[in-house]
Amino acid sequence: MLDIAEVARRTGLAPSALRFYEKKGLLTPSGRNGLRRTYDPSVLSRLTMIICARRAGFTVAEIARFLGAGPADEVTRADLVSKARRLDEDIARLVRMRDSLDHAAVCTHEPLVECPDFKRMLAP
Amino acid sequence: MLDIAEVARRTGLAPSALRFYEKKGLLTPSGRNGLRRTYDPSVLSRLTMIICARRAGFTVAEIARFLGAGPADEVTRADLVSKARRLDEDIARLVRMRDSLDHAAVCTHEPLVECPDFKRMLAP
DNA sequence: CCTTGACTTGAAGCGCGCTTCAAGTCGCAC
DNA sequence: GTGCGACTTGAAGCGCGCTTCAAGTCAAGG
Repeated sequence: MLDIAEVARRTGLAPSALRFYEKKGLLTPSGRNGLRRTYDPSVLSRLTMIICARRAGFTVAEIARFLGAGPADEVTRADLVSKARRLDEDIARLVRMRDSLDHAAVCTHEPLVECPDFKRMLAP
Repeated sequence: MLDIAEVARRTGLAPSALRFYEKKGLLTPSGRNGLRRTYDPSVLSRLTMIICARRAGFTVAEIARFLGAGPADEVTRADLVSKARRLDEDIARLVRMRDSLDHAAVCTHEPLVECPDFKRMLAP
């Protein structure tokens, strides 16, 4: 069993963030030692997922919904798929943005912002 | 010349957002008609870039720095490149996340969250 | 037993990106 | 000329994702 400080250390999250996630339903300590939370080591991989999802732009509320998904929860499963399609769009946008920035590195255009190549890559 | 309502309509931004961006240095109205801002149509493509950058996760402050970049401003140009490399990481993360979600669509694992395939894709 | 310092709580605070509000100005159709 | 509705401003407010604070509890080492 891990205490909150240990979980914080191993995940890189602040203890306050762990309590915050718990309040939002992302996390449940497996028990208490007196008042103090104790965590099963499996919380670490759950937190790895949470951290990854957060960095991918999911809100805490979204993650809470997805983590609460039961096996036969087709609604949520459909949500995951539609999320995947939205990620396709996000990925495409990031790729265009990255290509624009890479172009910027070699572009000699006077105000860079006016470069047609640069601008063209930044359509909606 | 466009007025603020027209720019808002054409970009999908709220007039308040346009004033907000102006305050943050992303935007300058080309003039005033009395008190009222007037915009050159070129503001539209600038806003398209801004919107795209925002959606790509850039902060307003970052965009302000980049849009202020002069042609010989190598420091900022280097920043753009390092931003591009950070986008590579973001893209990789999003791709893994998307693949996980797509797997979720066909995965029959009992708590989906415990599926090894699902979890494996969500490493840092 | 007693200290001590890491934990506990709820509430308040913060930075970001805007939105909303109150109060005022004014271009323009009539 | 007059009215009105769309604009102007600065300040305050909001939702998100935490962090910080104040006050209190308590496990563990000496």
